[in-house]
Amino acid sequence: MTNVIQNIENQIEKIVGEAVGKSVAQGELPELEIPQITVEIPRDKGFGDFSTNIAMQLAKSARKAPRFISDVIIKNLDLNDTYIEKVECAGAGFINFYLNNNWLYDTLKAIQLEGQEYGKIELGNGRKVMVEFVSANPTGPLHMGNARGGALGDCIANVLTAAGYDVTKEFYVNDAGNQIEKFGISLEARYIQLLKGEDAIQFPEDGYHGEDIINHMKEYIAAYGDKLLNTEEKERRRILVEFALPRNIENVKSALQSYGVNHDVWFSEQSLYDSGELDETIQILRDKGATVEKEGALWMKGSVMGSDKDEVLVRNNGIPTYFAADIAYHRNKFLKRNFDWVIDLWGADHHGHVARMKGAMAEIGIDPDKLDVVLFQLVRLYRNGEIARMSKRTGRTISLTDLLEELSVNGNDGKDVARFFFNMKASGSHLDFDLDLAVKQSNENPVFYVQYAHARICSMLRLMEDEGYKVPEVNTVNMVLLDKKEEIELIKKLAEFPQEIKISAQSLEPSRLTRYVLDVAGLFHSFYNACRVKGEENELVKARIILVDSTRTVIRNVLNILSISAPEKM
RNA sequence: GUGCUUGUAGCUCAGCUGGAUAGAGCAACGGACUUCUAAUCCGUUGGCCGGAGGUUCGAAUCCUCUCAAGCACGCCA
Repeated sequence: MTNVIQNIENQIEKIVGEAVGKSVAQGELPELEIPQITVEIPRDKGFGDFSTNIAMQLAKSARKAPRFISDVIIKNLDLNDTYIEKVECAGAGFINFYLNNNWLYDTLKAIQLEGQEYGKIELGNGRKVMVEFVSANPTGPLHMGNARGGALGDCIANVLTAAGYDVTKEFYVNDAGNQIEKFGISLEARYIQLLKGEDAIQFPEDGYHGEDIINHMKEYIAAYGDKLLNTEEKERRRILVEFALPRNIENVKSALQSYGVNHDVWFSEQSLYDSGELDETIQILRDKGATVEKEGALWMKGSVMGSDKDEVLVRNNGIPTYFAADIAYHRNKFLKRNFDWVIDLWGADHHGHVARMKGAMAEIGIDPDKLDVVLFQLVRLYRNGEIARMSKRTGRTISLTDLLEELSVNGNDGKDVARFFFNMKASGSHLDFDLDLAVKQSNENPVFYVQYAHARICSMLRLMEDEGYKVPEVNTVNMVLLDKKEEIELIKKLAEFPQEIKISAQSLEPSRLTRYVLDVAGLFHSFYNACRVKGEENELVKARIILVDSTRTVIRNVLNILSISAPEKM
């Protein structure tokens, strides 16, 4: 809950604002409007610990040179009760603040005090948010796109939880509509083929070709034999779907579970039909005049979606489209279940759907800004330098389960590697997943780098415990002894953690956290090579144990958010 | 054709919502294990930020144009 950096930035904003006010009052600066004061950590350490560009922003309205303005502000700064030791005007007019190390020592105290709570912030204030992700068609196993969406969505949800939101993870089960129809036809074809031979029926070109369909039917036949051969077609398909669908959903659930993904709610598309919400929603759109009837179908007017094309809501055979169901679904999310904010994760190939969805939402009276759609680029799987097919329909797909199995070599947890890899890059960037490399166990594999740092720390602390050193009560420790370059750099990085959570939550980019934890691990390894703990003078040992233990806490907290294990031994 | 996304080091990517001399990992090269885990560390080399204009104190970042790649434009989901 402590966010030292945020506190300092707020403090600097405040004293700078006051200094500007004072300068104006004393006639040193003309009357002016004070813009939002931004405080940031300069990239270059030579420019201090914090800096602000306020003087440049004021230059125009004050009609003075930026450096003159900075000098006036600096002169009027009240530095009492701050960590600030030195203030300088630099460059084009930046005001750079140099702090004494107490803010870093306070950071360590906060980490020791808060433990696994350290890093959490109150950005969300308990706001109710839904993250809907994966939502794969339950017509077959999960593919690489689902794998990326799963890792991304789960981590976004975890980040938002850490940022103080009340998060619900939801899976939308597409158990109605066209693809279920197709699922039934595919099952039926395999059923007949298994009993009467390959040539007995033509397998539909656009059916689901996966082997899992055949396996379902083998199991069905083993249990119930050929009694459906003479059953009426529609009824036969219904029975087969009823048999296979729950099994598929179970498979999806267990695959996700072994991936560390656990949805809170599995929401059935069929339930929108059953409850009448779908009809209700369509009626509302009709009443609003957002629809038009033509060619025997009901269309949503393109004009309400900012498009010149109309979209079908109800087909001429009377069956509503996926789009119609999705509108009803979002109405349910916001109006029936009162979510303040909804985040959908879709593959980038669905981007055309975003504007339509938001247009429809506005039409039924929901603020479209309450919906954020995270589009992630699809994954390309490489094996032996060649693109591996990932289409579910070719039957040669590599499923999530296959992936996890393949990555679980030499005692590694495939889940850890996969989740880390999928979250290393921003969601919008294309992801080439090189199976050969991911399976390889080497220093190219960043997840090991981080886990190794954690295991190394645990090993050190075990050893120190054997020597009679436990992690000391933080207030009994002389922190000032931590003043080596490597120590300071590491603590600064640990101090950034709450801000990293904040930015990850705001940008919906957990990839920031994988990079962050890599930085922490790197700085720790540097510290390890530059400074010793064991064998140093007693007071220094205690201080460094605090630092090492705090580093462990931060690494573990980040890995928790990513749902990646933090091994104590490697 | 229209729309969305992406172009940054040899490769894979960052760049914190417009800041100071554009960063990291890998690769390449050179070093460091009698000492808490060498799955580690230290150092060197490497850039027309796709290109051209514009906006301003200041642009990889914003605008326009342009080139290239991916995706979407169905009574599929």
